[in-house]
Amino acid sequence: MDYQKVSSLAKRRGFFQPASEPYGGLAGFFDYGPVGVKFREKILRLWKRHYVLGLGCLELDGALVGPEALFKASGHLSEFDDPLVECEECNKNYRADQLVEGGDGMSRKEMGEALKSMCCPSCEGSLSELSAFNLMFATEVGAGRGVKGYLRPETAQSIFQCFPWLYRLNRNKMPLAVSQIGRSYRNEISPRQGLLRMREFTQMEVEHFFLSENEPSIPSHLGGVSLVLVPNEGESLETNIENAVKNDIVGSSLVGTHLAAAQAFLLSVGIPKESLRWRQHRKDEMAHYSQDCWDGEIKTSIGWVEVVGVAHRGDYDLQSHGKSSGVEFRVPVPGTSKTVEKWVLNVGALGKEFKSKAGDIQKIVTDMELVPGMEISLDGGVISLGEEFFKKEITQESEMVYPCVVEPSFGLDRLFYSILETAWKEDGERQWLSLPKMVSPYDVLVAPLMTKDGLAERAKEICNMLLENGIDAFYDESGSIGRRYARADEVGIFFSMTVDHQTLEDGTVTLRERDSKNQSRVPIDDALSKLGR
RNA sequence: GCGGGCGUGGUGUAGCCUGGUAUCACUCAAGCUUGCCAAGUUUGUGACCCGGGUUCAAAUCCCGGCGCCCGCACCA
Repeated sequence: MDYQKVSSLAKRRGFFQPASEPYGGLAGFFDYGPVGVKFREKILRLWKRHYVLGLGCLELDGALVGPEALFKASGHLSEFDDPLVECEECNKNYRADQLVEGGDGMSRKEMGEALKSMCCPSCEGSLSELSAFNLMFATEVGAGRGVKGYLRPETAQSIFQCFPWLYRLNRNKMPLAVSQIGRSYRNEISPRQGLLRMREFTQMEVEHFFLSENEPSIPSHLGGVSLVLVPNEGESLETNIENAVKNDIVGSSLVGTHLAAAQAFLLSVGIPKESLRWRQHRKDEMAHYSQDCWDGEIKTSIGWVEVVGVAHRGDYDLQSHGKSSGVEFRVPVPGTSKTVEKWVLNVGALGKEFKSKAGDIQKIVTDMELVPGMEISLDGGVISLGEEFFKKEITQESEMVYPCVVEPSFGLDRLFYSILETAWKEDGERQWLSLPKMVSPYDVLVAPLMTKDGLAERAKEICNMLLENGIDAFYDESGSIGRRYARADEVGIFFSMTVDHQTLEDGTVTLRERDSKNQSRVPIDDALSKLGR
C-alpha cells in the first residue's frame, strides 16, 4: 500500500488525520482517532512486554518541559541551532558552518564576516544574511519575568537527568535499564510524509546503563537472532548477532543485544523480516552524543524508513549532566573499594589552643594536604601543627566512573505507519490489514447475523460479557454480515464472532479468522479463552 | 525556507480554461428485504481549504495565508 492509500484509510477508518483539521491542519501534527488509539495501545502493550517485562526495565514518565540549563548540558541548545545562509540567485540553502572553512568553531559574528567575501558555490550568486533556526520549541514558564523553557527534543534527557534518582531506586546496582514512552518535540523545517516526520512524536525508548569494564554479554536466547546488517564500511551481510559481535562488525555486545531484541519486537508486531535491515551510521551522520549507531529500517513504498535507532552514547550524557549540575552522576566501580586512611583536623584541639585564630587556620589549610607536623604561615610567623591537632579517619573509597549507555529508541508513529503499509493485503475485491493478533486494534467483532428474533439483544449481552472479561470487543449490527466482516477486516480485527439462531439454542457462536476466513462453531466459553492475548 | 504542481461531502472524483452555488461512484444513517463474506431497494445526512480583491454574480479570475504532493535544502 502506498502513502496516499494509508492516509485515506487512516481518515476513513479512524486511525489518524491531520491535527486541527477544521482549521486547515498544522504541518507536522496529527490526531489519532478511535481505532488509532486502540492500535497504538496494542503496540505499546507489546513493547512493554518485551522491554519492561522481558528486560526488566524500570519505567519513567518524565516531564515534557525542561529548563534551559538542562538542554544546554545535553548539547541540544547549541547542536540544534544551525546557522543558515541562502543563495539570493538560485535559492539554495547552505549550512554556514559547513560553507566557511573552519566554521565549526567560529562565533556567529566571525562567520558572518567570513561569508561576506563568499558567493554561492553552485551558481556564484550572492548570499543572504545569516539566519539561525533552533529545532527546539521554546516556551515561557511562569508569569511575568518567566523562565525560559523548552519542550524536550528527545525523551532520553528525561531519563538522563533522573539518573541519580533511578540509580538509587535500583538500589545502587548496575547495569540499570530504564524505559520511557512519551512525546518529544522538534520544530522541523519542513515536516513531510505524514507520520514519518512529525513535529510532535512519540518515542519508546530504553536507556541501558552499564559500566564499560562490565558490559553485559548477549543473552543466550538472543544470540542466534539473524539480522541483515549494512555496516558503514564493507558489504552488507546476514548473520546472527553473536557472530556479528565476535567478528567486530558490531562493536559492542550490548548494542548487539539491543539490535536482536529490537528485531524480535519488530517481527512480533508484524513487520516482515525481508523488509527489515540494520544500517550503521556513517561517522558524519552521527548525532553529537553518539559513538556508534545502527538504524532499524523498514522498506516501504517511499523507501527505507528508520523506525528505531540503536545508539551507543558512551558516557556523554551523564558526564555533561554531572558536570553541569554539580550533582554526582558517577557510580563506584565494583571491586575497587579500598580502605583509605587520612588525617583530618581535630577542630576541638585547634580551638582550645588557638582560640579565635582557629577559624583562620581552618581556612588556610582548606586546599592543603593534611599531615601532622605541617607548617603554615599565620600572622607573619610560621607555626607547626603537631599530631595533637589531627585525627586519623578511616574510610572506604571506590573509583568513580560515569556509566555508559546504549539506547534503543523507537519512533512509535513511524512504526505505526510502517505496520499499516506492510500489513495491507489485497485479493481482488477484498482488502484487509493482516495484523498479528497481538496488535489488532480490537480483539473481536461481535455481530448478530441479523437483528431480528432477539439475536441483536443476545449479541449485545455477549459483547458486554466479553468487555467485562477484558476482551476488546467491537459490536456491529449494521449492514449485511459480509459488509461487517469487510469493515472489520479493514481495521485488522483478528476474529469475528457471529451470533445466530443456534446461539440461542445451544450457546455456541461462530468464530471467523480474518486472514483465512475460516469459521468454526464453538461454545462461548471456548471462544472467550481463544480471544485473550 | 525556495521552485513546481495541487486543494470540491467521510473516501475517490467531474466541473475551473470559456464566472450564474456542483457530477458520479463508494461510504455512512434510517426503513424494507435477504440471512455467513462489501447483494438488492427506498429515503436521508453530508463538500467547493481560509481570508481579501475584481464582478450584478466567484468552486471557477487575481492576491495573501494555511495545508498536501514532488524536487532542492534540512533530518540531532
